[in-house]
Order: sequence, then structure tokens, then C-alpha cells
Amino acid sequence: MRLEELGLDPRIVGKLAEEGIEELYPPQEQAIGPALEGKNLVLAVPTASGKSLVGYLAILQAVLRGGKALYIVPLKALASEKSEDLDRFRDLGIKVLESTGDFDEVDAKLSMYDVVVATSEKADSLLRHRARWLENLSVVVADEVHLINDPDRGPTMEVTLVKFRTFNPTAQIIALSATIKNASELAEWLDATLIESEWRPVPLKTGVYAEGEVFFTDNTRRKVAEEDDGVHALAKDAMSSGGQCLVFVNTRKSSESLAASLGRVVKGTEEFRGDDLAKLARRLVGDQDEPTTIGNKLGKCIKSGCAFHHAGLTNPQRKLVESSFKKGLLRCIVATPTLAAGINLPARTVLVRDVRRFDSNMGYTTIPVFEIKQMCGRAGRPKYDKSGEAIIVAKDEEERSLLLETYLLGENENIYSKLGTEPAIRSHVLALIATKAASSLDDLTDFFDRTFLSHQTDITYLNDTIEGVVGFLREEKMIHEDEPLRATTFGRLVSDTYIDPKSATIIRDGISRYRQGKTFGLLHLLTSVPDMPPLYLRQADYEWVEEFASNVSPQLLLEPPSDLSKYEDYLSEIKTAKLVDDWISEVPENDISQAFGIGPGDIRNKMDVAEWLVHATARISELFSKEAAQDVRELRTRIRYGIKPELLELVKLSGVGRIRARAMYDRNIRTIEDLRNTSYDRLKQIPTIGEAVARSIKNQLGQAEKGLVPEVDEGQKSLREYR
DNA sequence: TGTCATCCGTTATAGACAGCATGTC
DNA sequence: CTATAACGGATGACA
Repeated sequence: MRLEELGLDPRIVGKLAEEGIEELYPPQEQAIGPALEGKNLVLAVPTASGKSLVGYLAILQAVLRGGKALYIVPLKALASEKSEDLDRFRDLGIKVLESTGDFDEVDAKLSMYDVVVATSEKADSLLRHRARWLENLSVVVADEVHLINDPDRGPTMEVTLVKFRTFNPTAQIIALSATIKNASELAEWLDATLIESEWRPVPLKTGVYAEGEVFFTDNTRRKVAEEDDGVHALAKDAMSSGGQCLVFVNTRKSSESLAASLGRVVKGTEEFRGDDLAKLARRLVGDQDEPTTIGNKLGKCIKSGCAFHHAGLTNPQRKLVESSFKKGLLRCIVATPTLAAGINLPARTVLVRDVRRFDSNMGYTTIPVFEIKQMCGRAGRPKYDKSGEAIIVAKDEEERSLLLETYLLGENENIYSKLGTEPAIRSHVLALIATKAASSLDDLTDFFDRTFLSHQTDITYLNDTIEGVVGFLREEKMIHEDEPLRATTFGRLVSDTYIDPKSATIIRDGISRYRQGKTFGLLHLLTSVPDMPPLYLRQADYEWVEEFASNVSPQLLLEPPSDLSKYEDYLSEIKTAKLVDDWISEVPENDISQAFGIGPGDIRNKMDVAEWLVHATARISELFSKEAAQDVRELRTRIRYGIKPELLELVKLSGVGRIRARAMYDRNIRTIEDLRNTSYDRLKQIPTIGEAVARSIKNQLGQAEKGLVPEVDEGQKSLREYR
């Protein structure tokens, strides 16, 4: 069917034609009717089969008629991917804003935009902050709604959808999901039209390898040279015919070692472009603020044309790997599951080496069918490959048939609401009360009656939990004693800062014991809260952490646990606090990375969490412990930049972070006053400070040189991206 | 005596969302 | 409750 016949606004059709889109894929075509009619929709189709476009089209159509739209995604990386996609329609007059925790935007600014792309947490946060903009929504697209199944983050997605349906019943909900077994249940819950399909734009051939031979699901077979182990032989096969290859493994270590050895395979192919890769590797090292072991390792791998990819890498490193793979320069990536659910990064061949994975709660477990399919779904690049190939690697023939049955011929799992857990209820009940969406127990039960949880199970048992939570919130003075239920200032603050109420009580109690100089105690407070995921306590850590703990114990604000079963948690908290402490003592990144056995990316993530929590702590201390507030605010800046107190002044300048501030300080430029007395010429001589940064600093001091136009500050831009 | 290959027990294990700025009579 | 790759120390072969 031609695009014009679908009832799309001609302007959209024109724009799509420019993009080379003349007709829709079959599932898109099926979905577009109900989508444009404004019906609620559940579209459950494989990854990379173009389900986003359905969302985009509904959004565009609505916006051209004067509506507003929200596009919810599970990952920040996807938020930028989707907002870039939508931004291509800006000549139609559509203004798109990417809103995540990284990009701060005030409510007032929102009104300038037609479409907001946000993570589910950010969407919920906008609701908690009562953003007026949301009242005028006409379309809500929820991408990857199967996130509802996630124990940690699912409840937010679910609650957010219920809120939109409750407060804005006319808004159209478009839920995009991977193929799941109980999509119909989801559709019933949302009063939505269900469209399911297994169709893919590029045909996908799937099979399982064992002992030199791949059995495909279409009953064909293929022999593979057996001289190496399976993965090497398969990768060689894939790449020698000019294709790119994506390998999924279950640990970071494996991804690094496999990438190194697969590099030798890449070197033997025609597509190997050694010079360009060497250039790329050099760029990688040059881009880093501090050279790290993992960066060097990655550089080495990149030189051989095969990179690894996992969350220990920094964001710039990850992006570099992704973009050079897209360009075809890298021939192979060995990745942990980061890439399975992440951004769109297809390859002709996908190899799944591991179908089991270690889980700290459950031991060694099999990976859900749904996840393996997501990995396999990355095979086949639209427009480039005639077909994609995904092969799971088995140990022996017996396992081969098992894997074939369960993963390739078997059904996906159901998704289940995870909203029934106490932490989720605690946090969302408070938010409902704080935003005045609920003022009685009945209001709360009414709300929970509209959830997917309630659609799936009988939730009368929840009433006890809800009452218990309300009791807890009263006791902790987050809501007032009397009816109707109302949040206290404290309660509203907790809801607004988005921390777990439990965390808030720990912080509030701990902060009251703060005395000047107990900086480590503050750090420990931050790391002992449920919002801070604990660092793994290795056997070798035990001794030093224990010793360190006894040294710093006078500074602590919390009693060490008397309960022996919590002792390990306590040590792990101390270890994490020490990590933050090292960071704000300017211990080189690589030393931290080595000592704690984590990657630079992990350090960044941990510090992000710490900064968020220290901010919440600052707000809480303003309420309960004013004496501490100033010190906490200072600590916050130190965590943000990773600096000792002496650099606090210099870092106020935009474009100046830990590295440049330290460079100036060590050259006796220690205050803003010192900077004024430093000439532009001297400034630009300092390593890491070039002409542009020197000029920007002078501008900020009001010492702009004549004839120099103040320009957008490069330093600040890269800093933002980096964080 | 020093060096390297091999064996064998030990060790650690995927990912990633949230807030918000500052000041003054 | 489950497994396994990679590491590191101990051992042994050999010059």
C-alpha cells in the first residue's frame, strides 16, 4: 500500500519520501490504521523491525494537529537515538527535546517543545514535579514496554503508564514491545488493539553449532572447519565472506580475551584496514583524559579490527566502538549483554557463545529466551544484507538439540508485573500522596487496581502492604498523621529527589550525628543506602577493608552492624565509600580502577549515583541539620569533579574540571585572583589548556581581549558529553 | 640453579535509572 | 541449588 493511502498528513509523506521511505513494512502497515485513529495500541514485534516508526508517525500526525507527545524509553542511550530520529522531522516544525537525568530542563522550557523523549524514570519525575506540559499530552509512546518485567525498573514504567491513563484519559497510549508470550494480556490491560508479528525486514537464519556443524531451524546444515574452537571457526567463516560479526558472551573478562584472539582472525580478511584502525586506536588514547589499562587494552584490540564492549568502558570509548563498527571499520565486536538491548547496532552475523550467566542471587542461571532472541535479532542489516545469521554455540550435540528447542523453536516467556514488592510500593505510594494524586487509602487501592499487577493477579493481599507502607511513611514523618493523607515538606522532598524513602530515613538519621571533619562518615552514609548498589567484596579485599574500617570508625555516622550476617554488607559499604574517597582525593583513575577491580565506566556510574545521593543529602540536611548543609554541598562539588578541597575555587569556571584545575594549581595558580594575574599567553601554555580554553577562562573573568569574540565554550560541551 | 611448561586449586562473575545548581540587600 | 574461564601458586622437566 502506498503511503498516501494511509491517511497520513501529506507533509509527513513528503518528508518520508525524502528519507527514501515509500512504503511501510507489513506490521507497520497493520498498525498504522489504529495508530492514526488515536486508538491505544500494543505492537509486539521483533527488535529492528521498525516499530519505532509507528510511534513516530502517530506522534507527527498528532503534533501537526497541535498536540504534544511523550516518547518513553528504557535507556539514556536510546533517548538520544530516538530524539535524533525524531529531530529529522524538524522542518515540519516539530521541536524535539531529549530529557534525561543528564539534561536538565525546567518546566517553563518544556512548553517550547512538541515532543519530549524521556527515560521512564524521568517521565515519572516530570509527573512528580507536576510539569504542566504533561497535561496537554495527546500521545504517549512507551518503547520496550516489556521493561515492565524488570524487578528494579519495571514498576516505574508500569506506574507511569497508569498515571497517564488516570490523569490524562484522552491521551493515546502506544506500547511497543519485543515479542512476548502474553502480549494480549498487556493489550487487554491497556484497552489496546494488539498487533503481533514475527516479520523482519531482513530474513533471519538461526541455528545452533556443535562439534563442527551448525543445525539451522530451516532444517539445513552447514559444516564448519573444526581446527579452532567453535566461535573462532564461525567468526572466521562469517568475516572471510566480508560480513561483520557480533559475539555475545557472559563476562567482561571473556569479552576482552575473546576480542583479542578474534583480532587475529580479522587480520586475515580482505576488509582489514590496518592503517585506519591504528589511527582510530591512537584517537582513542588521545581522547582519554587519563590513560588507563582498559583503554590500552581496547586500543590494542581495535588495531586488530575487533573490539570488546561492556559497561566498564567509558561512554566515549563505547561510542567510538559503536560508531566505527557502524562505519564498517571494525569487523567484529565481542560484547556482554550491553549491546543486546541497547542502541541499534546490527551485524550480518551474530554469535551467542553463552546461554548461561552468573547471577549473584540465583547462582548460575540460564538466560531467558527473550534475551537470547534480542541478541539474535541484531543479525542482518537492513539495506545492506540480504539476510542475517544468528548462531548459538553449544558444547556438544546433546546441548545443541536442547538449545535449538528452547531458544530457537521455543516460545518467549510471559512478562509479569513486579510492582508487588515493598520497595516499589513504598516509593510510589509516597509519590502519589506527595503529588496529591491520592489522599486516602481508598485512593491508593483504586490506583493499584488499575495497574498491570492487578490485571494479572488478585491484589487484595496488597492492602496490607499498602497500609504498612503508609504507617511507615507516617512514622518517618513523610506524611502527616491525620486524614486526608498529605505529604510533609520532608516527604515532598523525598519524592522530588526520587530517592527511596528508606534511603531518606537513613540519611536523615545519619546526618544528625555529623560533626565537622567527618567527611568519610558522610561518604559511608551515602554508600549504605539502598539506592547505592554495593561493590563486590573480593576475598582479597576483606583484610584491607576491615583494617581501613577500624581506622575510620571514629568518623562514621552509622553504627557498624551487630548482626553478623550484615557484616559483609557493611564491609562492602566501606569499600564503596573508600572508592568515592579515592576519587575525591584525586587518586588517578587507573589506580582506582586497578585497586577496586572495576572499569573507568563503573567509576563514572558510581560517582553519578553518589552525586545524586549527596545532592539529596544536602537537601535533607537543610531541613534537619543545617550545620552539616554547607559541608555536604562542598562534598557534592568534590564528588562531581573528583577533586580535593583546594581545587574547589578553580573548578567554578566552566571548562575547568579536575585535570585542568590541578594543572593550574600545581603551577601556583590557585585562586580566581591568581588567574586574573596570569596572562593569557601563560595560560595557554599549560598542558591540557589550549587557546580556546584560555580565552574562555579570560572571558569568564571579564578579561576578554579586544577583538576576540566570546564563543561557545568547548570545554563545557565536552564535559557534558563526558558525564 | 634458573627458566619455562604444566597441572591444579582458587577466584570472581551483566547492566544502569533518578536531582539540580547560584546570590543579595 | 546449579558452571566455568582465567588466574596464580606449586610442581616438575630440562638446560
